[in-house]
Amino acid sequence: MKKDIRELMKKYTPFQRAVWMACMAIPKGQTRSYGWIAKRIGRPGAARAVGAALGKNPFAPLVPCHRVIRSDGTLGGFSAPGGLKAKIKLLKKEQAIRIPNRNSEG
DNA sequence: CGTATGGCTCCTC
DNA sequence: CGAGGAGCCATAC
Repeated sequence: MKKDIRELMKKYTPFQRAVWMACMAIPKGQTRSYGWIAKRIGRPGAARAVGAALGKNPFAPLVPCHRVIRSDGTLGGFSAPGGLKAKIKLLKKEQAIRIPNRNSEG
């Protein structure tokens, strides 16, 4: 139930809300780039802010922050418990996408 | 409250 | 291909 999310969001900044909203707006089986969200929320220059917000994302399972990747199509980074491995595995397990892992081992 | 620093990045030269 | 800067937000002191 998304209503709970909003209850939590209320404790955070409107910017994060926009970021998470955009993340949740990501269609399953697909991926978006930080710039994509940044642009979507109206900040086509706050790509980092988007990542920072996702990093603080308290809605780990609620917000598919793992579906967010670089604009190149690479993963980039992941501060969540598990690191890139978690992000990679998640995507591979959820959609088995192809990821040119340039950070993690083969 | 104000100042200073860092970040799951993106773009340009 | 490699290196540097930009613009935005959140956090700490």
